[in-house]
Amino acid sequence: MSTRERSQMATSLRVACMRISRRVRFESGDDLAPHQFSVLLRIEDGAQTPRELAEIERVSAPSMTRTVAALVDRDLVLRAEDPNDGRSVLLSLSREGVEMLKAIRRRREAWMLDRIKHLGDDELDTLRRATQILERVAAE
Amino acid sequence: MSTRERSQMATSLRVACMRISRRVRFESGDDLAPHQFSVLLRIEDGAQTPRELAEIERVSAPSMTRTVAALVDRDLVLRAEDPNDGRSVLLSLSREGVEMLKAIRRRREAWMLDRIKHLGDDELDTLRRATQILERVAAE
DNA sequence: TATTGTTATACTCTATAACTATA
DNA sequence: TATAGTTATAGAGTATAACAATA
Repeated sequence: MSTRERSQMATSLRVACMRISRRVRFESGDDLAPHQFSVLLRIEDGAQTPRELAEIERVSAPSMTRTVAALVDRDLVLRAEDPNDGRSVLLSLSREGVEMLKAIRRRREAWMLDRIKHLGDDELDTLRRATQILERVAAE
Repeated sequence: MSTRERSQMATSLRVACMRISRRVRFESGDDLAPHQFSVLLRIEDGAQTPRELAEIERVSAPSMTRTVAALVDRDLVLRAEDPNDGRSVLLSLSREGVEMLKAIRRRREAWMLDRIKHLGDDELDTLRRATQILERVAAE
């Protein structure tokens, strides 16, 4: 494949990914703001303290204090004192938080499934192989 | 392909697209906020009035007033009175606005090209065909 | 002293309500 | 009256600076 073709492909692929991503977000009817969803995912993924979350999400400590407070207010996240360090708080998902993540994922999956359900096996196979490549590319 | 497989594919593909999209935005070093970039694209695409832009972007009229004002302040967008309707203003991209869009696209393309440059022809071909499918899917 | 987290304050983007000017 | 756009004001999100409590 020529350099010119690669370049065009890079743009088309990028634009297609961004369109899909945008529509998933807009049309799945999430009832959680993007930054809140993201923090919930981080906690699910093992992050425990506001400090950690602020670093991962690259926001300031006071911003994370607010975001976490909002999630605790909505009973999606639990706060506990750290028995080993009186300065720290330990965060975890509540049952409601786990359910919220499940519900959002369910809606997003449904949206995407609806888009690909009428494709033929050939096209699905192409998408499957492309997905594996994209996963590698995005992880680098 | 079974329903179960399709469902898993839908999720993997969605997540891969969102990751790519997120990294493109974060790592291309845009010097324009996302909502400003989006409005610039809409004007390039033919939108002329704040009213139109507010509807397309689904924000309130006052919000669009501010966004447009910021773009005009930065000399990226030109305002003109509508000769046929004294209430309206007509917006267009300035030369700087056109350049800004070009620069952002150039950086985003470079980022994506950098990710796919080491792939083999087989993989690139898979991505090319997947891109065509995704474009159709995203357009529906 | 260094670190964790919060409070104080300010700036930006969002919204709704009220206003001006024009159709 | 209805429409295009702005201004006024308030509610979230962001930030930095200053503070408390603990290590």
